[in-house]
Amino acid sequence: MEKGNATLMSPSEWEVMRIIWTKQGASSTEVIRLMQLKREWSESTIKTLLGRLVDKKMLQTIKDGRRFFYRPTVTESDAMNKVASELFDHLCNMKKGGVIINLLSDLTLSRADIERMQLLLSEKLKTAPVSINCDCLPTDEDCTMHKKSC
Amino acid sequence: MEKGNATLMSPSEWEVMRIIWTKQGASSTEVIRLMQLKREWSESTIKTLLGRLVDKKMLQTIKDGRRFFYRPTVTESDAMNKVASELFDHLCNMKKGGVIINLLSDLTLSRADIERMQLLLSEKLKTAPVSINCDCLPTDEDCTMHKKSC
DNA sequence: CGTTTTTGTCTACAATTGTCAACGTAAAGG
DNA sequence: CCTTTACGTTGACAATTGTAGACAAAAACG
Repeated sequence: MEKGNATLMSPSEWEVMRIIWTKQGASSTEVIRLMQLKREWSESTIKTLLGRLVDKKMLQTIKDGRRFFYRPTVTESDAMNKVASELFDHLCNMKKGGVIINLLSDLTLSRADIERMQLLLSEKLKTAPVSINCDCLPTDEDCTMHKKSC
Repeated sequence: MEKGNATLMSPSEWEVMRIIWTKQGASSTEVIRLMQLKREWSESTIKTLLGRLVDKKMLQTIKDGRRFFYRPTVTESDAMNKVASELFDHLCNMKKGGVIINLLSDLTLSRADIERMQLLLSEKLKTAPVSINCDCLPTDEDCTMHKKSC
């Protein structure tokens, strides 16, 4: 267990990271205290998660007396962009646009973000294709129906 | 194992679903054949995944003689929207916009999708706040720095 | 200095996931 | 009708994840 090859963060680990990202580093005590305001996790559980995050090299420890100060090795934005991109990599190409539209419609965005998106989109529109191909099947065989159904 | 309470799809299971969604249902033989064009999975592995998907009620079986025809119980779009929303639910509110911008910039979108987004965004802009609050910490304590750093 | 508290490490255990092989039975072919 | 093939079901096993108790060493407190 925990034998070396760093994997991705699990959902619980992610929760811990959010706190540390927000505080830009924290001691275990602090993480435990803040975490327990949101989740009913035992101290032990949170300590395990911290340990695993260190194993996975998502956290770096800085010794401060006998305790550690935990500091993220990746920025929150980078991590978020990465998981989001990975998720999208496994979605049908044809439908990614729809998923984003769905996300957008449920989201409250700042003016600045909206304006940035608008700029990006009008740039993209200039070279945008009329339609996108599906990439769910390895070959193009049998894809006729799919194109229709997508 | 597989003791009843249907969970979400695992990544491997998702791959299988993509094929079935695209074909709008398929026999195991067909899934196995198509899957093996993409992944080096044994027949057995794919059969296990099909079984688990049935356990999780993501697939419904229709008996066709001795064999089964597997049919999705959820649409691909619904499933995609759901995982994407779930992912976003665990991201810092303040930064969701940035993540979408990042996704958008790597994506090839159809004209139609872009136009739909543009419409949506200009609607949203009308009531958009200047800034979004962070929701990473349970209380507002200690959040001052965060607001700045987000 | 001895006791209590902190805090990191180890161990544990059930559930989930990735991967398969083996088995039994129905179907298909000869 | 008998053999081969196809296909669903079981069992299996290692790795990951969720969850937490126990322990040890250092610190703080009195």
